[in-house]
Amino acid sequence: MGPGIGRGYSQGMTKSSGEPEDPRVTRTRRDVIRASAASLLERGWTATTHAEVARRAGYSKATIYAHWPTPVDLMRDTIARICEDTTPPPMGGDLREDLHTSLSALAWTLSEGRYDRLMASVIEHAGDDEDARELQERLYETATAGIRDVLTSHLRRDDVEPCLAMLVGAVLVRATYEGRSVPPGFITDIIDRALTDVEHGDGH
Amino acid sequence: MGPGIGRGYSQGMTKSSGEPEDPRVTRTRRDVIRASAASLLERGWTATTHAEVARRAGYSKATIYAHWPTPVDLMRDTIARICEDTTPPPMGGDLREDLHTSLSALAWTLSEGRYDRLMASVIEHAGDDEDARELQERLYETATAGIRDVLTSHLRRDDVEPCLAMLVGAVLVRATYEGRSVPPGFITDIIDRALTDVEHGDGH
DNA sequence: TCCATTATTGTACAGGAAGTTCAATAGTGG
DNA sequence: CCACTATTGAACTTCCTGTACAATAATGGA
Repeated sequence: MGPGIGRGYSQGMTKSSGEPEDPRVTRTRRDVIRASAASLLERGWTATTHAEVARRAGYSKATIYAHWPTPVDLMRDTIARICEDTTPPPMGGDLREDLHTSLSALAWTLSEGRYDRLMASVIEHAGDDEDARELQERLYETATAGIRDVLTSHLRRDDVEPCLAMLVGAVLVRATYEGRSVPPGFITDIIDRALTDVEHGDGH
Repeated sequence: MGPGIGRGYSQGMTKSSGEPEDPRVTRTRRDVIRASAASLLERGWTATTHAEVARRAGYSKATIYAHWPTPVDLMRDTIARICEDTTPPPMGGDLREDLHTSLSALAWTLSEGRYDRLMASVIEHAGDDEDARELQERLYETATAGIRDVLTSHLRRDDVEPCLAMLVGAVLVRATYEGRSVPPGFITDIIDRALTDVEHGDGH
């Protein structure tokens, strides 16, 4: 079930009407989720326990449990926060250019942003936990949304899926599985290969 | 450090000369690694503890610790075993056909063979553990060796890396990250796209 | 200012798993 | 048959999770 303090403030909640707005709750949630996100990115899901987050955030363990009864509750809000912080880079409208921008952003998010470890954590947990599967989807969606948008607005419908898989996959393999850097030349290369026989001059 | 019973039988060890060959050791190691591999594939690294493996294999916890003092020791042999059991499918020599075969094998290994969860487990641990990084490399190498071989023997040198990343990546994205099935049509599709402007008629 | 309400805290506790130790047992090779 | 060694079961320490509760502190409203 959901959190137990502050009466329902799931991510979709607009603080409309007379929502009780205790500044203690706001402050606590902000501090804790910040600490939890840091821990999740640095050390993975397994290491990010209630106790560890409490230690980092400087709050009592009991407080964390009061807000987020189960690990998944905590992870849900933490990952939501991480996703919100992941802002897509600005697009100019040129297919190749925008693809290069968004794929570079993905590469950065994976290696510097530590999404590689994070995704791995979530995938491991998604094996047992139905809820974790939602989080996996959300993370994947967030990390690749920009690239999908670019492809969708420039390519034929049938070309989007395989091109997306190949481009995202190539970066993923290189950054996460091979643990190598993703130089600009590599990105240019895979874009050229993926777009052969696929482009058609519309735009929008 | 390494195991503590049987005096050094790391994977590279040939049982040459007068190696002490206690059948108890052989039997124990076989049973335990088998159970450990099953647990690792079913439930991931974190759940595959000494205690859990002992339970599964029907041996005492103390025995497991005697053979593999640390979790990494156990995982090293377990993953070695899993890699040995991963046999590449037979190749005929035709580029497209062999690629389809080996990519299908990868897709199967990921979903049915539970390599998706396994790789994720190892990647998560590789963040902290230097030794786990070796295991990650070995697993990735094993899962993709067949595909790399096919590409190497048919493509120009510079084409191998990006093509491999795109093909493996596309399957990986589809099977592991999107959690969808990988139908034959998808594989044919990505092969066609990856090979455009790349083939050149030698072979061997 | 005071008060009722509620979030937070410190502590204490049960439960379980990790990892270690050791004397007793049982299988092995000679 | 014997010396040797792998295996066992059990007890034990330690650590962490998850929960409970009374005491404290901060808040919003009168």
